[in-house]
Amino acid sequence: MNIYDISKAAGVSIASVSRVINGADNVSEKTRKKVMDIIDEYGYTPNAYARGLGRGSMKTIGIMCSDSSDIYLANAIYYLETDLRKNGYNSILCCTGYDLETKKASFDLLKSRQVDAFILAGSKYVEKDPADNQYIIDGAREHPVMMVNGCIEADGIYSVRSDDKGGMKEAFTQLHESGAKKIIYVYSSDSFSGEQKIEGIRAGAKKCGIPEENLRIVKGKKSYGDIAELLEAEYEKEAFDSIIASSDTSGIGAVKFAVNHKLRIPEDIQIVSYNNSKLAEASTPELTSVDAKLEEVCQKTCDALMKLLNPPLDENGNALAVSIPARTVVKTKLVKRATTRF
Amino acid sequence: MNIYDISKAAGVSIASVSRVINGADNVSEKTRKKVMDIIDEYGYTPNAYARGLGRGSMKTIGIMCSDSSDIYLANAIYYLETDLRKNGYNSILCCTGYDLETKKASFDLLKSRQVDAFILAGSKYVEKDPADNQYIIDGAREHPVMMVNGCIEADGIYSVRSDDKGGMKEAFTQLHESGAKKIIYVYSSDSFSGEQKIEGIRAGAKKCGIPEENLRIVKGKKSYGDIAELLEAEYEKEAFDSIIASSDTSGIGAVKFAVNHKLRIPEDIQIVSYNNSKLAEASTPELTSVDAKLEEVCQKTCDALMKLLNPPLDENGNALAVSIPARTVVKTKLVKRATTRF
DNA sequence: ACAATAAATGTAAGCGGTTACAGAGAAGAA
DNA sequence: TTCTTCTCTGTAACCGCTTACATTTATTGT
Repeated sequence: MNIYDISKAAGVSIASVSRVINGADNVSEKTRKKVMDIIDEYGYTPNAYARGLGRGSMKTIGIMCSDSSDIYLANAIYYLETDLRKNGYNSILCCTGYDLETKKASFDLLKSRQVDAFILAGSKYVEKDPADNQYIIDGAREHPVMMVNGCIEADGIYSVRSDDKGGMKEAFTQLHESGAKKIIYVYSSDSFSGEQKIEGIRAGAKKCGIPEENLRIVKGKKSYGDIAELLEAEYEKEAFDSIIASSDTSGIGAVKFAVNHKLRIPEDIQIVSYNNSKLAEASTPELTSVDAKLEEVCQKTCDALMKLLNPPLDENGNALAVSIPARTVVKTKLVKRATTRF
Repeated sequence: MNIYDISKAAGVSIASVSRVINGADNVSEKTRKKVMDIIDEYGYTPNAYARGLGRGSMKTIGIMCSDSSDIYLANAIYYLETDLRKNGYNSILCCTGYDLETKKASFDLLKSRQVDAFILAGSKYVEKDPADNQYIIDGAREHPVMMVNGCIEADGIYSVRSDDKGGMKEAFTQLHESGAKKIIYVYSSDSFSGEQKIEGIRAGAKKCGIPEENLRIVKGKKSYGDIAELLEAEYEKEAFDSIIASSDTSGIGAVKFAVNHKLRIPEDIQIVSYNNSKLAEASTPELTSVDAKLEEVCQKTCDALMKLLNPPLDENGNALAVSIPARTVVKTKLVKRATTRF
């Protein structure tokens, strides 16, 4: 069932059918009705590829993420997909894993799908070796690239992220003000935002007058159990009275450590985690967590993208140049729950 | 940069370029090299739409799910997407929400994208009113529809799901054998698998010789807090000594109720949840949970789909008819942790 | 009633590939 | 050398749509 079949059945030209399905205003009511009746009768759905070929845009955004089952990314995908669809855009999702070659392959695949833009969700897309980011920089010459919580400096690459540095600084400061003397920071992944968070911890320490050498920053693996064990080992070395975790997942590991160790929360030990995902509330006791404002980040990402992709037109119908900020930083918010005394 | 540009630059015809990029074997080494060199130099990526138009299949599967941020669905999406991509297929994701009209619109959208098949992830796609499933049944006449944890009886619709009934029956039985006298079942969503689970509870009760009227089955909202409150209210009415929850989310609500109420887990109250997602381990204490074997379910879904889409060929190159089971049921496994005495 | 103008419709040329088919060249056989 | 056969390459039609432009039909004013 294609446009020819419909045009034949309706007794009009394919151009008229095209006009009807695209809601053009220069079609007579009679024609529109004839065509719509036939379409309803046969249940015709226009072929999006042919459409895209014909008009040069598929109204499709390519979303890359490392692992859609990660709760943070799962939320991001949901917000992005929903928001884009509201704007008439579809999304193609690629879960790339963490391997550079797979990421590149996915990027190519999305290119072949003629996506109008890329969204790289999560900060895993900034490689330590700048040369490894080249494929993104090259891609950005053809299509806008939006980085959610990542940041690469290049033309056509836009970044919207939460203020991880500020968020961590606030967490540290609050903890310190509530009487914490010995704070340990646990994290589990190196990435762009991972670095920002550490900077935030450092900034907090500085503000609180805590010397660099007294700062304890430890790296563990991703699972609850591993984080709990790591903290156990660290506690053996030297006790601490507060834990800041780089994610809610790590925060839960911290809770498990405290419970195993029979430390009372928050009397003996305070815990602050990051992201304020559903996990923070799932924990018992519920985690005090820095809300990374993911929904807002995603929404601003879409807004900016829509502006880029659908620039306002001048009186002659020419696209006006739009300028959107290369970086947008969204303020975080500390959400107080049961694992802290403040 | 299109196939004409490449053919011009390489000094060959577009047919030769096409052959090279498709790995045809009837191209001379010389030609292949010329073309590949040009492609590498200019970084050409074939337009997938034009390709799909030309050959009638886009090697794309449409995945529908209600809400990708749901931890269960997020995992399903990850497994499906990864598995499909391994088989050379891409996926387009639609988060449809729970509204029938949106679901239909998404289905149409995927049709317009010429997907080779549909995967409906999650059991929300089976409506109570059979007439409302018609759009799926109609769609299945053109393309295979795989339902992950749902089941509609019709040609072209295949279902792979976990044995929710059996899983719940086992949970009930085990709880009963470990001394539970008063078991309450909490759930939070009506759906195909929701019904299966209740049937399982009933079957368990029957097996244990518990009369229908002593069965307590209550429905709550989705959030941890709501489930906890609901249980609180029920406990006021009449105490119970065990909780079975329809999901890990509800299980966490149950834990919160128990902790708030100062009931010791598992001495005073036992809890079994369902899915065995990361949430089960995130809980403190960790939840005993029925593993729904989601990964296996997804993998079997992809396997079946690949068989359907790429049937074996006979000596004349004609597709042989393949028959795959209309329903596949995957056995669940009770994973014992800290919220039960067994 | 008729020209001038506006509105509706149709024609045909792309969009970027695939592929059946024909044609050219090279290699082998007689 | 000439005819066959086989391998490689190119031409052109097609996939299903959009859209600029040409053409037809309807509307308006005088």
